[in-house]
Amino acid sequence: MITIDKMSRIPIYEQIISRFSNLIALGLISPDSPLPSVRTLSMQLAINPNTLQRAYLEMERMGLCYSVAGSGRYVSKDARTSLVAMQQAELDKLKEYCWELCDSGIEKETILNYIKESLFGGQQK
Amino acid sequence: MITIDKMSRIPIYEQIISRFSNLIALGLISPDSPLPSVRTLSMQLAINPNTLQRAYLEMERMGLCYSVAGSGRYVSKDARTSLVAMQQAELDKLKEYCWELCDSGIEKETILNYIKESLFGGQQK
Amino acid sequence: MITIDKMSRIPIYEQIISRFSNLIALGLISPDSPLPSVRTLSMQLAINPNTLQRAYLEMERMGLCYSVAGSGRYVSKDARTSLVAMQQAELDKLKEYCWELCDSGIEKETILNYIKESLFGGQQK
Amino acid sequence: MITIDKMSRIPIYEQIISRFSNLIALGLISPDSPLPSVRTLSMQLAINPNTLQRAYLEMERMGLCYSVAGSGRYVSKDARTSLVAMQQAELDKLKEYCWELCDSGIEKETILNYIKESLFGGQQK
DNA sequence: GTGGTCTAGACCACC
DNA sequence: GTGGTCTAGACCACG
Repeated sequence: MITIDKMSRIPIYEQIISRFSNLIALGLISPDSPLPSVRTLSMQLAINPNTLQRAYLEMERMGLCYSVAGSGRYVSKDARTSLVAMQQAELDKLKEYCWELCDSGIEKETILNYIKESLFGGQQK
Repeated sequence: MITIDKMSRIPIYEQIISRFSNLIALGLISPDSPLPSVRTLSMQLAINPNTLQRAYLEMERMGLCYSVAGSGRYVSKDARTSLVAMQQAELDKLKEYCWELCDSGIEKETILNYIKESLFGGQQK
Repeated sequence: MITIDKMSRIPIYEQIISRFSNLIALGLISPDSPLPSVRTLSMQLAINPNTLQRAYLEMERMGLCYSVAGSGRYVSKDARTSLVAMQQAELDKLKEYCWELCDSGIEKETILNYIKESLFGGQQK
Repeated sequence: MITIDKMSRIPIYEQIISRFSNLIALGLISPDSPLPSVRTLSMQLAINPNTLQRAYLEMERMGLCYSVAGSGRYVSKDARTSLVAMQQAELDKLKEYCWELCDSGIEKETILNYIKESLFGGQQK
């Protein structure tokens, strides 16, 4: 269901958050459906339960899920709504990054064309 | 000449390298012109000399500058050439980032249009 | 007759006790009238029978109800009397909470006025 | 500077957050002044560094402080502003609690008078 | 020295 | 079984 890269420089808990965010954004996990328990998933991923717990806590803070003591953890009803706002924030970061490249002397057209080719392989209008 | 943001999550030494790279790329520092000494600049920026030293060493490794014993540190003749290769690396990072956004469920067109508007204010075809 | 919020951070068995206490305090359940059986109510609320059992046992311990083997569980004659003492305990908790707010730097007058307005809508002296 | 109660049912990390919030709210810690390091304070309080780390992370999330890698952790400039908003939330919780007491059959006047006496010892207008 | 992350394993309350 | 909290100790990057 989920895979992580332990060698990555990106913290494991962030990878987990990212993976679940994707699954939710793509509709592969429905609202109110249960998330894997801390114990089982941490064993599956071969990571420490605390690391997963941290990821889940962060996801709760983001409004992506909620926990019911003694029962389990479930996807929030408005998880996708929360993700939309976060995606906008991501786009803003991308915008910032583009401007930094401009400042470092790369032409705007160069940047735009490069992105266009990257995303569409050059065959788009 | 240079400013840094100590509160940023980006390491100070990376910020310094980035600032000097920009100055060089934009032609605001000429080849063979001297860089501020570790001692004076570290005092100006109120940072640890070791941090600045690390930045300068990294810049030497990148081919952006060279040091002359007993004299000082100077911008390399081919510094701008070196920067071109680095800019390509930056573009690759941008590409990576765009793909991450795609994975998280944002439409390619949305990304491209957002960047286009950001860079050109919407007045470009 | 009774509703609970499984998402609440308040334990379910405490919610149940609280709901029944209210019903008794307001006179909506008379002394010696029967309480729903563990089996039926736990099914209605879709909770674990153990959880409801725990709530009932706690209520017996508080003197709110008593169980008759083979018959069922009934509201105590002096349930309302028992509740008066418990209400005092609640008031003490409220008092504690007010003092905490004071400690965190909120003015006493601010607290009192806020409560006054909340309870009486401002139309009381 | 700070004391905690290990026997309390309130989590240690919440106690720490509460203590620092008070110090900031009362102006006993100025903006941009450094907080004790994780290592030193955790030793002073005889708690695990991770527990304190968690408290500090939470405080960062609240906007009460910020961390500078390799340097230390400092009180935010607008920490007191952040606290004001949080205090309002606390007052709202108090209001909720008062209404619950009403629902359980306690008279509004009883509640108000009790709070008044608690806060002012009864000698206030 | 600092903060950030992770592991390993424990105890508790709740269901 | 579940989540919530805590301890003990490790490694890393940064300054």
